[in-house]
Amino acid sequence: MTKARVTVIDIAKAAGVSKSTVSLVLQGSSLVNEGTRSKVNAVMRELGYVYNRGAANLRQAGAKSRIVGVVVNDLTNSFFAELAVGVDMVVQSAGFVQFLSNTGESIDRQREVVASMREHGISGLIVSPARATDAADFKPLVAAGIPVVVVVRNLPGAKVSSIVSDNRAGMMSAVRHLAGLGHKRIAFLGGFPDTAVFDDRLAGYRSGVEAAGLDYHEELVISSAPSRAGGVEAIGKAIALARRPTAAVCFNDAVAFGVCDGLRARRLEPGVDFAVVGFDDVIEAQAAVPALTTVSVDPQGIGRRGAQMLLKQINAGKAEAETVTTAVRLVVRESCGAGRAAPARTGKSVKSKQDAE
Amino acid sequence: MTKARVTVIDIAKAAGVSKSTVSLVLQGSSLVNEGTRSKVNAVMRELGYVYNRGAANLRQAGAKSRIVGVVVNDLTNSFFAELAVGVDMVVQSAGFVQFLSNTGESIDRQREVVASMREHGISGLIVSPARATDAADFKPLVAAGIPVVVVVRNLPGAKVSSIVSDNRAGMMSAVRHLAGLGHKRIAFLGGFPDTAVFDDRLAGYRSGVEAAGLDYHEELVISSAPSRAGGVEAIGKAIALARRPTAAVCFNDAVAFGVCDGLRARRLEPGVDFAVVGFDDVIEAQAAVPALTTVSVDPQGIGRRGAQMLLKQINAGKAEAETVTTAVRLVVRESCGAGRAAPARTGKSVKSKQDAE
DNA sequence: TGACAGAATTGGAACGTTCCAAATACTTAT
DNA sequence: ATAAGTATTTGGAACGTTCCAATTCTGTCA
Repeated sequence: MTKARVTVIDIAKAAGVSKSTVSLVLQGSSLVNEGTRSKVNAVMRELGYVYNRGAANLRQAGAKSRIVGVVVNDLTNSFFAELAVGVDMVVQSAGFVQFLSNTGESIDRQREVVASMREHGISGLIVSPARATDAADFKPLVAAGIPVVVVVRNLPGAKVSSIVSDNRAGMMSAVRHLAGLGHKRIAFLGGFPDTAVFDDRLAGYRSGVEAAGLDYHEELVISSAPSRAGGVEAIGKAIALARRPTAAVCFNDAVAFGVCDGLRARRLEPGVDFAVVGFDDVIEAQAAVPALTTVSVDPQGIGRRGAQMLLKQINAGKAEAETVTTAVRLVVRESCGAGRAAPARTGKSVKSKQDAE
Repeated sequence: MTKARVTVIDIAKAAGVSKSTVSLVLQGSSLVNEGTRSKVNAVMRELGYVYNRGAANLRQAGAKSRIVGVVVNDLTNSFFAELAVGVDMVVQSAGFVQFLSNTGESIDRQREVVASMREHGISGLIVSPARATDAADFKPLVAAGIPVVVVVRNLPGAKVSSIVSDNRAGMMSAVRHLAGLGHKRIAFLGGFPDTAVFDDRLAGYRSGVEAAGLDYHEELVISSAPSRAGGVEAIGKAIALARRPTAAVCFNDAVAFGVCDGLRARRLEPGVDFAVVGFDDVIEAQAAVPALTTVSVDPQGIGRRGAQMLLKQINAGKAEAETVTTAVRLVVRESCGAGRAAPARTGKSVKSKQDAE
């Protein structure tokens, strides 16, 4: 086992050519003679050469490290794991590798990992920002010409590309569906008001309510942590209302599950005594009892699109900030009570590819 | 916005010192005068200097890139997502970054990403190998002095460190528990037979069956994809058996969930009409309905331990191959029917000090 | 004042690649 | 056989850092 690294010079020597030629071979240049090429390749294989991207990258002055950074706020949430997988797919097949880090919603950690990634010379960054991330945090990156794509949560004020799902339309269709089932008082439960996503979903709720010819009541909007526990809390307050709602759209699926828990604790059966609709369509949604009616947003698709967008910008060399919102669709299952109240409308619950494997 | 990179030389010039001094500051050397240090630091901040690890790494001839590679076979499985988070935690706080890739069980892809990581100069690798990985695939890495830690699935024959959970003991305790509840025909469902993990779990099942004084029947072992869909398929076959089983231990939680789905599709209630036990204790296990009785393995803990092991080897410079198997414990919930059938026996899961950390 | 010891600083020379301009090797047409 | 091409090959000179040996700066002591 030779301890020393095999370099391009070693190859050159062994193959009886110059290092420049070897370099040409490495880059698949058409300038080099077929015979030479194969000889060099043979020698490389024989000596167990491994390319040193660091060195190459140094010479090529930035731009093409073939590394993209991926930063997510909660990898244990399967939503984001899926997203990372989507990114990895396209990034990998484009010959890049992904640097993935998890911030766990900590802005400090986010700052650290982004800095670290920068030191390593990433050629682009995909990030689902931690809560309360300052848009200015990514300023230096774009100033340095490193494309940034923000996903899932947008960052108002930052001049970067972003992909978010159509929160507004999603919420609207959820409300429309419930109204169509005859519900008059529909609550909006869960979520922290200090996020852009919350604003969008709330706006969608409001539009939906008004479009259905109902009145928008402030008291029916009850925020809470976007978690199962938060859902329990929110439904508690909703039930305590003088004029209690008969249905609710929830900030996300976690909240929706909590709402179901809370209902059962009060001897109310979700989907029967009270209609519940979630948002995200996490994997558990279809297996839960009752199966959750929810707005489906394909995280892996977002990952793929984000990666494509990023690669495009990397290749273009110029970062044209563009914003796309991906379509979502309501998946009607049981928790909204559609099954019994209005059998018609049931829209084909989607076949889930996730379980296919 | 200067387009050109700010280098150590620019800093030197601006601070009126030599590049060597700047380098010293960068490394926190005690040789440099306090005044100089702070001036240099100030200038660095002012000019927006970013350290170029590639260049540094080039000079420092290998060894210390501060990158660890993490390769998992299925990131969409929250088990592995958790594992990656565990790795990230310790790796990050040690000042490393993680290169994470997903192979999706493809050996080719695995080969690609490992090669790519090597080119990027990782200083160590943590891998949960894709099915049917050849132990020889990692030979070149260790020959080059790059520590490798294999997790979750072991790689017989490879001279690398590994961390696996105690699959045998886990399955045994699951079977013992079911037998204690009075079950006589217990099936083993799911998993691909060509993996070491499968062998271990099956061996544990067999030992458990025999230890309980029951007979081992080949027909009760039904393999399938280790996924939810696979579980549905497997329980279908099990139910079709002439002498149908009354309980099943499953290859993993995904299979177990599938088994529950399949049962319900046949109007059987898991935990009531049929006992189901999983393996892994993924996050969803406790929230599911019915809550899944399963063997808990703490993937995040494995990730952390694996990372620690790797860092130790990286720092030691020498890769002493060691193997540890982490303890597991049965978590009794609802899906096994323990609640009603035989409240007694509920076993005292093995307290594992190893997981204490 | 000179010598001496630290303390602090500094100019190259690497590291392994790519790029450039220039050199050499072949063809083909004259 | 020679000029003009075309196809290949090739020595440096970068890239941004760290390391080494050597230098300059302090102060102290005789």
